[in-house]
Amino acid sequence: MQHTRLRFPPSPTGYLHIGGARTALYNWLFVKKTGGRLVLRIEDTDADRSTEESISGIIEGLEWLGIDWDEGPYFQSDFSADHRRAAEKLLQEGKAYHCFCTREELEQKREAALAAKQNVGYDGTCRELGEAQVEAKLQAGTPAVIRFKVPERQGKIGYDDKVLGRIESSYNEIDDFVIVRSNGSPLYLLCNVVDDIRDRISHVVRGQDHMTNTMKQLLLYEALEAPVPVFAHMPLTLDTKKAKISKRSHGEIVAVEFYRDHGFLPWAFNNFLVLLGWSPGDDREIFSKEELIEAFSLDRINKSASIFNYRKGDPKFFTDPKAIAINEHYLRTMAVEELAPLVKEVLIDDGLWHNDYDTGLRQWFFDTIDLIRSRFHVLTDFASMGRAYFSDEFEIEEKPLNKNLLKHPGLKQWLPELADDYERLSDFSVEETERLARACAERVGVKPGVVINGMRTVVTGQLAGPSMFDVLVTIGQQNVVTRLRKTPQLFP
RNA sequence: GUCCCCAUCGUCUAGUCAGGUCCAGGACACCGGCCUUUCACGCCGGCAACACCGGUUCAAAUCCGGUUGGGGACGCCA
Repeated sequence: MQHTRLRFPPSPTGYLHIGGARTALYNWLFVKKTGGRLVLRIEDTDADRSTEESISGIIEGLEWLGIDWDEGPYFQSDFSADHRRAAEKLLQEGKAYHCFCTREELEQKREAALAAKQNVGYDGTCRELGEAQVEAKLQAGTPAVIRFKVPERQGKIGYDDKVLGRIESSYNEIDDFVIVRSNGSPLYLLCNVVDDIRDRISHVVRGQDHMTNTMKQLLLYEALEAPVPVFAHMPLTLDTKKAKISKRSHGEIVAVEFYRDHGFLPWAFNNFLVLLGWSPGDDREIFSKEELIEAFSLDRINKSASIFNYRKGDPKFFTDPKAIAINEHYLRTMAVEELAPLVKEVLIDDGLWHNDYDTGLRQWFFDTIDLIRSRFHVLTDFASMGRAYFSDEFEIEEKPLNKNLLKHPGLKQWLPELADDYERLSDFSVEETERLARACAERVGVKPGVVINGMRTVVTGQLAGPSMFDVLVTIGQQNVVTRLRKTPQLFP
């Protein structure tokens, strides 16, 4: 096979959402798999809607995901001369024509057709205009768009889709479509093809919502006498109500940056995304980058749409449970050395970072991460639920406060007493701290759990956590003593 | 209204092309148990699906037809 060349062509009219990210990922995987090249092309021909902010957001999103490209970013607007030249060529060769129908006329016809339950679509009014008529209107300065003239042929046009198989459509089902606006600027259908030809794109991997565009673009490739790339149409991602996910109706929950800001691991998110419409054919679900590239193939992409299982207002899952599960899996199984830099960023953001964690306390930092990570879902949990490990200023949660502390008024005395015992300890170890805690419980006549969980509340502010004595040793003798002595302050 | 695509547990899916090994496998979620000072992790177990109707066949989740359902497109957006 010749070198594969693929492209990711976002339109910069909003943030990078999960549908776009998944498209980018599939393109990227296929490129890596085949040793090809990925082109990033910003399709900014809609000047009214394109923004700088969106461009940088999309690029940041791709960078966060680790989806890199080999060429670009190219900007479609830089190639408008190419697009115009192509349109001119089609006009010259009689493969396109000027259309003088106004927006208003078209809109009226469209609505009338819809109302009468008739077929909507361009009726070809200007298709057969005589040369003289056209010339006259043009001379008079009548605004005109350029429409592609769909060949009058019997039969069907089609292509072999890599995921869907043979796809065909009758020529007469395809309307003459606009390729250049009346203000002279070329439109998507044309630009996209001209750019793909120039960029020598070999495979077009995009959503199934482009299937009708593909039929039209096939005609453009033919008219422009260029080889047709391989097409692969990916299934769409729908919401739980089976509507196409979009920025407009779903907001930040479908934005890639939301997942970055909520403590997702970039690769875990890719791993989740790839499974939305693709599987390796066996039971594997967790892949390293290398494994996924090796396993990926276009023909194992699903045909049917998948649902992004986000349930608004769900108290337990703030996004698709599977996405969280995959993130958790990585969070607790990846090498601590790889996780630590990501935790560091989160701690820095929350003002909890100490430079010692990179030097003298490096091993302590690693051990602490390892100790607490099995209960966490996302990176930001290290700064919230894990706050007491990195700072003396943390909140005592209400539930453990009531259940594990206030319910046992004796703890007001017992815990400071235990603090005294701990302070005298020359060997502040798991074994010794446990021995003294149990002795304390026995002395005052309560179950060890009362003392232990009371201590957990005071020392970590949390209802649950790792083995308490591991926690004590991790947090350190002096801090533990200080925190235990503050116990009375927590009682009303 | 027209055209196109799709259809297996609640969700992501394996199995469909080459029909039998599938009274349908895995994962997430959920439920139960073990572990335990708590909560997790981990481990064990459970619940749960071939949309429907016909046809072909000794045999259909798998092939064919239809029905229903869902999605997409039909823009001087991309």
